[in-house]
Amino acid sequence: MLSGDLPVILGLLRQFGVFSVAKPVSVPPPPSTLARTENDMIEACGRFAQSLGLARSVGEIYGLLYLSPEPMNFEDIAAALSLSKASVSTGTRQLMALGCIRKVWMREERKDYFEAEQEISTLVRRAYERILKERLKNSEEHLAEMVASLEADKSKYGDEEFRVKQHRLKQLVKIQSRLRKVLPLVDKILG
Amino acid sequence: MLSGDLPVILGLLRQFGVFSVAKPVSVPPPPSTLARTENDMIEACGRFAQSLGLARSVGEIYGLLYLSPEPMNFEDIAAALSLSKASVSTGTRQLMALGCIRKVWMREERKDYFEAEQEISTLVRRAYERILKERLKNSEEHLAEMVASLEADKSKYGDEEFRVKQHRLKQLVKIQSRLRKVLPLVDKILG
DNA sequence: AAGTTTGTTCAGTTGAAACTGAACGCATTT
DNA sequence: AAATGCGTTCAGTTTCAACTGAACAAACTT
Repeated sequence: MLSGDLPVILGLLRQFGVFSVAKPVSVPPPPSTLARTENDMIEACGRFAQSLGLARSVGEIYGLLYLSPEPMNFEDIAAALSLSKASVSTGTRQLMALGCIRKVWMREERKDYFEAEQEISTLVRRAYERILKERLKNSEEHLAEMVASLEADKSKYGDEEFRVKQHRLKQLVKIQSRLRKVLPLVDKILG
Repeated sequence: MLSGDLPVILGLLRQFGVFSVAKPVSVPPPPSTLARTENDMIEACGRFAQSLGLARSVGEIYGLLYLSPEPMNFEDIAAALSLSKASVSTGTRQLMALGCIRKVWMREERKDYFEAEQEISTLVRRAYERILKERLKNSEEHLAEMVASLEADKSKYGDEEFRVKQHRLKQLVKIQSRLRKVLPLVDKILG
């Protein structure tokens, strides 16, 4: 009945980034000159980005910049991560849109240089403002709509059936209002 | 300089599930007999699952079961969501492994029936225990390793460079310890 | 013991998104 | 005004995970 659960569990673990995505050891990723520390950081950030639904390369770029003492330009980034200019362009743009990195103007230089936003409180606050808040609002609207449409279709359901569904939706509404209270708290504590 | 930012921003919003994944309206998804309320629930859960890095269908199965007054079997689920038996099999298994649904044995029935775990406190607690805790532990180990390897390679870095990297890693350690404190709180408040 | 019924597993397909090379646009320099 | 340096955009490729059909295993029914 519950025979081969192991593969599934492994799959789940992988999915949640509990262990690395098992890149085949055969391919030494870049012919890069990066030290162990940098490599680990890049890998960790890459996985984290993936778990957020972003492209792995986006996280890698941030990880690289986070540990870099000086701002880096396109070429450097592309070379270090063995990415194309195009990928770096879109990656940096996304990170800028999220407020995770910023451009730095170097004297007498025409190239664009980037540095990571270091202040984590800033990052958390931005994530909360831009993403969670939006999501919460969105799902609230959705839920309200569902409650309404259930009410509207009341006649289509059996009496008991209707009551059950209504009760369950109300549970969700409860949770949402709690979430609304909790999220700003997290923001305060982390920021 | 920052010319065509709109598409990127739209992409980001979509990526974070701020608005729906714009399924082309042309395809009326299933020839299902589901009411509006169910459909909305399924869609919402599907998107939520995706944002967690799970397959959309997994979320959809949960959404379907959440509003169902009685437990549902394989056939019903597959038909309602127009999925193959195989997908239902893996989906339900994942949900069971996460403790989001459970099997119900119906008298005189050979088929497996499933019902959604309704107690949200249970779900939150399980999510915390099984996923976040694991992740946190894992990333802590990773970070510790990075700190160590940085120390080990100290000589390879310039003096200033070393101090900068060390400082930044320490910031991360700080945040982790805060996270460790915050997470159980969230569990308490929501559960 | 042959035949159902039900759930799992596996190999292959599909679809979507990440990535790339090349073309382009816009400055700046000669 | 040609040439060079940089970054963006776009069309095409590659990659990867979700999904499926079909074969399979297990439990039950005749």
